[in-house]
Amino acid sequence: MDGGGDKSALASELAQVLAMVRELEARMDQDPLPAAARELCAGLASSVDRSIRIARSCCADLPDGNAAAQSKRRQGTPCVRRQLRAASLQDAAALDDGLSWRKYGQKDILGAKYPRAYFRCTHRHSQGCLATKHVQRADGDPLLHDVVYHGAHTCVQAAHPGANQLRQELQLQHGHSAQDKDQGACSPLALATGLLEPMTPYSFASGADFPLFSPTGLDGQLRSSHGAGIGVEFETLFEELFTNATEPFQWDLYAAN
DNA sequence: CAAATTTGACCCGG
DNA sequence: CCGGGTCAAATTTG
Repeated sequence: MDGGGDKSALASELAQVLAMVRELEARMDQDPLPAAARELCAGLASSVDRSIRIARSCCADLPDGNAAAQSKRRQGTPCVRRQLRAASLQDAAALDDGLSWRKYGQKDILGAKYPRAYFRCTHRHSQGCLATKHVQRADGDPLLHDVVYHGAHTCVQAAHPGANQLRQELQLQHGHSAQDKDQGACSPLALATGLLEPMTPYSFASGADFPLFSPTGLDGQLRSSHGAGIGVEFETLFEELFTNATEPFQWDLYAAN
């Protein structure tokens, strides 16, 4: 909580929200509801979510499930955190990254409204693949899902198209030749990002070498085979990266949309 | 019948 | 002791 949030961050985040709401309001009158409006909604959702986090991180008395997870970091396990937002309610259940996961547990998280589900790679035993992911609905927006991946997929699975991109993203971590580690537990990764001020919602790392996209390109990204469009927006990257220059294995990627 | 999910118990670090 | 993460037996699903 040292870095995290302060009131000015919260204030500017909220100001941002307000601005977006106003703009959205204006666009609502237009006949063809522009894609930009949809985009604004996405921006709003993530901004609100961020605001909540900030508020929680600076007010100890507020319950917080997510911030707890945020401040907690596992050693030696690369982890990618991102927020996925299903395009619609019915797609929420279909959040599918194309990889095959098997649920192995579910827990109620302190202060969080919804339980967190735990998945491991289906081929853990057959191929010793240690990839894991946790999924939790963000309280507040039923369409927003907090997905945390850790471990890299070392298995070869018959993946459909969408999977490959994700695989690449997740494995992109080993910056140079490092595939030799059998455990796959951690892959040295290139810090693929520029750091952003927590309160500059729409700025993106100019030098981001991530195969992601621009905030405005909500469209052709990570598309599940179910036809659900899942936009991922590369967004905020917090304190830890600064304070942890000594630990190249540790990164928290924060993406939302 | 095999594979996946559910769910409470168990484990472990803080 | 508490809370998050995992295990594994029972149950469901295909």
